[in-house]
Amino acid sequence: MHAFGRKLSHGACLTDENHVVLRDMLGTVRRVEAHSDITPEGATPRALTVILEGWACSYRDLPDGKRQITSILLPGDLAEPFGILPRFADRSLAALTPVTLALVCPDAIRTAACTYPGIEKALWWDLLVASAIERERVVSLGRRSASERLGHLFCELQLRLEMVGLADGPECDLPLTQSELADVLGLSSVHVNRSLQDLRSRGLVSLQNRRLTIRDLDRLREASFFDPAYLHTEGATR
Amino acid sequence: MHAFGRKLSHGACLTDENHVVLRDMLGTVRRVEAHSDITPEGATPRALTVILEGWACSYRDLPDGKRQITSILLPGDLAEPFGILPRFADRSLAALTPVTLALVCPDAIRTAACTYPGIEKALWWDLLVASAIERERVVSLGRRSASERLGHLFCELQLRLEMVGLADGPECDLPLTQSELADVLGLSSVHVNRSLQDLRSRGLVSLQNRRLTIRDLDRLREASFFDPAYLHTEGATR
DNA sequence: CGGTTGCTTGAGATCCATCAATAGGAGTGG
DNA sequence: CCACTCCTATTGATGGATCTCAAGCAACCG
Repeated sequence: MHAFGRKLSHGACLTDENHVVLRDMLGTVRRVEAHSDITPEGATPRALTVILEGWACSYRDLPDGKRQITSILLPGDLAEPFGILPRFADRSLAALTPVTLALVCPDAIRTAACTYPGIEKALWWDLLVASAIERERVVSLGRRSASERLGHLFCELQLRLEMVGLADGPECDLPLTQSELADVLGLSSVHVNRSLQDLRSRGLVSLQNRRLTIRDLDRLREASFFDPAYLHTEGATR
Repeated sequence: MHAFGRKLSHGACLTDENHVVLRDMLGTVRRVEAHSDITPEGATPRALTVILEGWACSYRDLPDGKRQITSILLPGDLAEPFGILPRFADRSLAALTPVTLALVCPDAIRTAACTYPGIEKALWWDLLVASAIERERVVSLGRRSASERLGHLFCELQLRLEMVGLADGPECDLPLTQSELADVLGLSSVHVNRSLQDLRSRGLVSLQNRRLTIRDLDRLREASFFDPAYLHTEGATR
């Protein structure tokens, strides 16, 4: 099964027919190289984007050269709300690794939603989760220390990957450089490095070769004020 | 006309009939005192909330006593996405001033959306704007200095108020205390005070008696990296 | 009036950014 | 297999932005 269906099945009980409809909905499939732009800011979007494989992100470049990554997109994620297309993109979309994505026509998705209540419910659930993740990012950036932000992000990514079958228990891929992590967390890359050493030295995580291992999930969650409830799943891996 | 209809009319061309439908959709109307909770975190929501008058906010209290306001709600704003109710509230809702709000049943709103394409389009537009505002907050918290954050917030609020007819040109109400501003911007109230003095001393704004006056809109927008495009309107007041 | 709340100011501490240098891999071409 | 380059990770030193603590002041209110 593709990641999109797997993700949505957390939000509603989907029948086999639902899954077929979801698969058939996907339009053009594109492959994008690592570190290349998918949609530039200001472009007029023609379709919705679903990530099928690989990691992507949406970000904003600021006039003074800084950059803020506003969301990390994993397999199964929709890059924007499913209802309508914005008149122009107010953020850029880029691949962090090689990415496979599908373009979906909003009309197709809305038709499917109107026809199959399970699909509609799942899509709305997905939208609520995406907005909860973004809200949680606001809380992190506003009120959490560097180490807490980093730990919280690790917890979030591990759980999101687990939801689409891409985590191996407490272990998962984490293909971001420290400088990219910095752009997610609103920090400098130097300070990400030091925060990471802090988490490592406390025995909470290890990270090498683009692979994250959470050594003590309970303590990491506690230290980072991570409450899995906001992702509206069961919190998995205990 | 009530603020909800006025706000939505920026997102689509609404007929008189549409406006009547929107008005009739509003269910129970409640009045809430300033500084009291509307919905506590964790509660099971029974209906969507529309702000009709006054200022409200959604926020998260953290275990260490800190607080982060995740969004400011003005007249006409929906407190959550219109499609479905979440299983539980993952943030609290509070009144910042005396507030009049209406509860709306999601079924009523969805029926209206299915029947009237203009209403559907307007509701989706509203959702896109809300998510753009939240994304912009992430950018502010992650990458902008204290004075920039404050100036950016002033620009945002002035423009949002203007959209619902509540700004008097470059002047508008701003009923938040400095400590509440701090909780929006991820700063301490002391530093909000100093940043405000910075903006004042540069002749950009004045703020007294809960009233904000933007003295030089162009320069404030430039100094705060504020680009009105993300609100998907015409940028108003030039 | 006295109490409360919000604003303002000063001083010192802390967190994090910046700058700069070094070290470790991965790939590349010879 | 070696020399070279590039990119990322790491470390140290310094400075700046912001926080915390603490005190004083003004406005409002019963």
